[in-house]
Amino acid sequence: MDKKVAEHVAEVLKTLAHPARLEIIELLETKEMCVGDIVTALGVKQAITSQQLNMMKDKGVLSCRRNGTKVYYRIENKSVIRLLHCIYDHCKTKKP
Amino acid sequence: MDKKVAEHVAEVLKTLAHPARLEIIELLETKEMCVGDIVTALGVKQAITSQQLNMMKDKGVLSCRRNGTKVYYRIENKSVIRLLHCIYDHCKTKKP
DNA sequence: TCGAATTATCACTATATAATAATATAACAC
DNA sequence: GTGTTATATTATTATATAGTGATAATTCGA
Repeated sequence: MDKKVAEHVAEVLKTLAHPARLEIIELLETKEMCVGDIVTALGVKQAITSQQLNMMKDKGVLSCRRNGTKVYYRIENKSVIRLLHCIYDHCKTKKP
Repeated sequence: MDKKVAEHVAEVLKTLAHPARLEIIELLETKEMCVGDIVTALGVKQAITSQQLNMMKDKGVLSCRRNGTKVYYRIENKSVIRLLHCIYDHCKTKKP
């Protein structure tokens, strides 16, 4: 693994390495959701949620569409779902 | 995924989310290595390497043994290897 | 016990990330 | 247009992480 690849992989991991962002991705795994519903589901403040959503959009993980006053987010990079499942498996099988 | 799980997963990801740490794990995938050899292989300063190694030991990813003046590090939590392979696959298949 | 080799730690600066509160913007109904 | 709902942005503070240079600690052999 050369430096460039390592930096890229580290970037991807940093994008996911936050509790709220992990929960957002899980919420969006099977459906798109508007910001307000995500805020409610997470119990996290609106500004923070908006910042995290925007951050993940910048990184290409999410995308969004506006419908009236609401903005619906969805997973743009589907392979993060598979990646997260690997990570959950890892965390389950870590101890033994 | 509840908050506790999300926080734990985020912790694991943060532990891996650094280029030098990723390279160290890759180096140690098949063998243990002493600090000096890791420093040489990475081309990263000794102090930084030592700090990263210690950090990953704290998190349970690595362990070490001393032999004379040298300290040999190895992967303690083998499942991170599988996890990293998932991540590499993800990064390869991301674009399409 | 002295010195060399190896690794760890410390104090510090720099930088990045997170969280907060307040405010701004966008879309729409009226 | 005005008011309302929904979302985004900004400025600020707090906190965490990274990197640096110097120094300390450990081990061993002479």
